[in-house]
Amino acid sequence: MNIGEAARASGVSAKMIRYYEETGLIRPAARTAAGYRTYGERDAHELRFIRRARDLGFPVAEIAELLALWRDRSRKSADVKRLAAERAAEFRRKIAALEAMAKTLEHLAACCAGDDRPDCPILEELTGGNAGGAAASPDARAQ
Amino acid sequence: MNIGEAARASGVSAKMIRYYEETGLIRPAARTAAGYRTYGERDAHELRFIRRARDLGFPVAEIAELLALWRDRSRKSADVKRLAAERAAEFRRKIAALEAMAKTLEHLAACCAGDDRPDCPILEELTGGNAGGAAASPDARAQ
DNA sequence: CTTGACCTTGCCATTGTGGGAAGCCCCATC
DNA sequence: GATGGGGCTTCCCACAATGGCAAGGTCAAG
Repeated sequence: MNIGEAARASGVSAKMIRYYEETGLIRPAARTAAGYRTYGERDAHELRFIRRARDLGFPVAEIAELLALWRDRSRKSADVKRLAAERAAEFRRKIAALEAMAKTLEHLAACCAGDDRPDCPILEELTGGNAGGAAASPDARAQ
Repeated sequence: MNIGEAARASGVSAKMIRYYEETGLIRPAARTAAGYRTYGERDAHELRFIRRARDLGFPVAEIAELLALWRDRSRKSADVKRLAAERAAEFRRKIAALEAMAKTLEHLAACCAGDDRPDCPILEELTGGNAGGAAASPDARAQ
């Protein structure tokens, strides 16, 4: 399998496959005489695994842990469970922060006349007041 | 006010103040003969505004819009309201995606025995199955 | 043999933030 | 007046993860 085929088979872009190789997430692929990377079914499988884990929001660093556990036939399921639970908890925290921000913004939007006049409670809040009490903590900025 | 004082007064780090200046979000500060940036109360105010908007999750590009509206005495409150509503809607979308991911992970964790044995439904799901039907769309990766 | 699709590497950009180095400046204290 | 510490300046590097582009080599079909 070429890198392009592996990309189509796994849903990971060729660019990302090279990146994952470069950063050590996956092992360097075998090469043809001409220098082309070649992949087998097992590699495609691993890439698909990575893709799914990314879709579930695992950061690459954690996927490395998951991959190690995956490769280790004698792993303890508890280790995997812990990672999944931690990730889920982190999502819950993020969700709560985003929820607070959304509520604040919706509150501000609701208070705003939304007409042609210049007075706008949104800007007034932003200017100096406490932003609705729902403003997130300093490090909770999303995006 | 020095840049350090302005930073303390606004909650925006000196580093970020320079960055905002460099990228045109704020106007270049006046300088002393020695090249030190100086800030007035108005500048600190503006920085505080930026800080709050960041805390509410506005990307910098949008803060530029908000700032322009803020500076414009004849703005229409509707314009501001629209921005707030759009941002809130975006948060709602993000929340939904994260919610789906959290649910999937919690489901997987719940199915996992979490003991010393190697069989783990989490890894099996990641390997090939449909990841719980709650997996987010390709571009919904958080973080 | 040509052509087009594919591969290679390498560099740049993104977003927002932090870290650090090298060098200059200001103020207080001795 | 000298000296020291802390603050300021600029510039470069780094992160995470991804996309894009360019120059050049390669493969396979016509």
